[in-house]
Amino acid sequence: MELRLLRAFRQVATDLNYSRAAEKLFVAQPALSRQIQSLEDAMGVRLFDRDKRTVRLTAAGAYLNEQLGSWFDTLDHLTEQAQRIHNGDLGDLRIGHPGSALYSVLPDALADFSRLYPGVVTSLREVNEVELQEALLQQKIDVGFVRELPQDPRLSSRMVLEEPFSLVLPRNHWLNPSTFTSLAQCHDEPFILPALGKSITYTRQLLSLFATHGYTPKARYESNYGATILRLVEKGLGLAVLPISYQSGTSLNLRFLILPNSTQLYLIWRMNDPNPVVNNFLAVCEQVAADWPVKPPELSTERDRFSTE
Amino acid sequence: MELRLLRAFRQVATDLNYSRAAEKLFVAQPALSRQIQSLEDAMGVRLFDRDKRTVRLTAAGAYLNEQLGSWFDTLDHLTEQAQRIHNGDLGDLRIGHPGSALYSVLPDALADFSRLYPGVVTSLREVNEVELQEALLQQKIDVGFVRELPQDPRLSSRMVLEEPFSLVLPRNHWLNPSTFTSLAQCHDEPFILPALGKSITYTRQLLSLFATHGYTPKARYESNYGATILRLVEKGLGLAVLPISYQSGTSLNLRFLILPNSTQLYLIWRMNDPNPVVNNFLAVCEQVAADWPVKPPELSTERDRFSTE
DNA sequence: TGGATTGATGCCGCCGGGGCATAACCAGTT
DNA sequence: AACTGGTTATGCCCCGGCGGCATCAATCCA
Repeated sequence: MELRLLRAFRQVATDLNYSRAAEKLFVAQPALSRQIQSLEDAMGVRLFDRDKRTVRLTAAGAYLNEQLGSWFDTLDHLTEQAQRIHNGDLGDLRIGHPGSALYSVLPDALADFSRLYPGVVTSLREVNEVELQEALLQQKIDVGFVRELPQDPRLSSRMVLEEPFSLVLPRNHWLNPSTFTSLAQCHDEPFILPALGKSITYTRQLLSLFATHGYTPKARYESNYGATILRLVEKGLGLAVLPISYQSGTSLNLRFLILPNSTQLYLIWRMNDPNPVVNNFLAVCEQVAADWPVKPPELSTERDRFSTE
Repeated sequence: MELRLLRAFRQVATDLNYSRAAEKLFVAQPALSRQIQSLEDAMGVRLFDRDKRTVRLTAAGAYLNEQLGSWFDTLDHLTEQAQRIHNGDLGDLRIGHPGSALYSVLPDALADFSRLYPGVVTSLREVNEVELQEALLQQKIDVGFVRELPQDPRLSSRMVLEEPFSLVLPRNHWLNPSTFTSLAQCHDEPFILPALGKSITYTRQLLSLFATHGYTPKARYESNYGATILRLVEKGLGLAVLPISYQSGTSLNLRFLILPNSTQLYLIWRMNDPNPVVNNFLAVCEQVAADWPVKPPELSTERDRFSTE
């Protein structure tokens, strides 16, 4: 049983005339005759009543003709859907991200992506930076945002965003845009630091900020969750150094002071992931990152000035 | 796109190993490789991720694999159904019949038929004898019961039942089993006769009964519907001559007196009807007719004697 | 009755699909 | 490191199934 025969059957069933059906099928009439014969033979069912002159469907043939219509339609539908999945227009995408990503490119990327690929259902999962790489390798997420370059050779990465660090402090703190000059002024201030471990690049980046001013900060609390850190700072429990993107979206009584050093946000994914949705998401992120304000300091100081008024 | 390729795809998708899948498909491994390649080419979709060592489904391939299962199942279902229709196990049958058939073989035939072919939906239609042949030719019914041999060459027929005529009269009529000898006694009685027209065989059969006794009956009323005739006889409006099968099922104040002449019940249908259900119904009717009491008179007189008590 | 049109059949050529051998590659194992 | 067993892909060749051509048998129409 082959589709060739079923298609031939349908054409004959609609035309009820071998010669004309043969034309439309681009074969000669004898070939069509034999196709129908072999189909009837394969199914064990007589499909046409033909007496040298007229062709008409048998009851079984009529039934088959009706049913085959939708059957072929579903095949077409299947191939279409498969093509959509192949192109990444359809599918699933699980994104792991630290909380900080929600304040930078992630919302814009999500907006663009869902507009370009409305058939993709994306699920967000807030993952601690240290767990994210593991979750990726365990197939629990498909892409992730991290501030840490992955070491694992099974992962690929791309830098999405480079932004300055900022010193975060309560609004009523004695340091403010007019009095602030450098981090050296915070030598005696307590800090809230990430709990990532000293081996992580991000931690080392952070600590080197202080090292250039000749001291290591006093850590009063540790946390890897930005929202938590901001809350602690707001309550006056210490200062923090965070990427500037945390500033947007917080209407708290906080002040962000730009620091000269910067940090990176990376997008990471499994190398050669067969899911085409991943590539599409990467492309969208790249686009969004390219459109992102190239020199965040200007815009950030604008915002800072505005929030100071 | 051919089913060959899709079947090959499914096998590879389940085994995730070309060599083993090729064995099960009874082809060599290179052939299978090319089948998958040409399928991917035809669909424009990469279905497997294969790197010389391992084979795994892409997202599109996984989707296709899931969906194709039920798709192939529906094809199997379609062929099965078509075969059932071909065998006449499934389908429709429209039976036309005069009222009298409901008192003879038809109920038994229906019972046997619906037991043997539970998938066939049969619809009954009570049709006047004169209209029945026309209804058959107009495709309004598929088989019919008549007491009249059809002349049309497009129709086939078979005798189902031969049974005696009977004289039908009210219970209180002066004629009864002990006084009745022959139809000659009814020379002056009014009769209710069929309105079929003189050219019809059945009418001529009926009239010849009287002709052998040297007279033509006085027709007071005419009707082609058995139930009507019986009602008129019951009310004393005249006598009637009907096939004996009308006796069963009537609990009226009627008496049936067997006559020496007999009439036939025929089954008619369109010659070479492609609907296999028709043939099956014909076979069942033949069987029922064969089992029918060969000499109805004995049984009928039994019944008559019983009803006389 | 002869021409036209229908589907079926005999015959033959061809090319697409399959088999064989082999390549290229990879993961353990010795 | 070299070997070994196993993976899929590729080159080459051959064969059988499928289609085309010519024809037949039957039917319809003029």
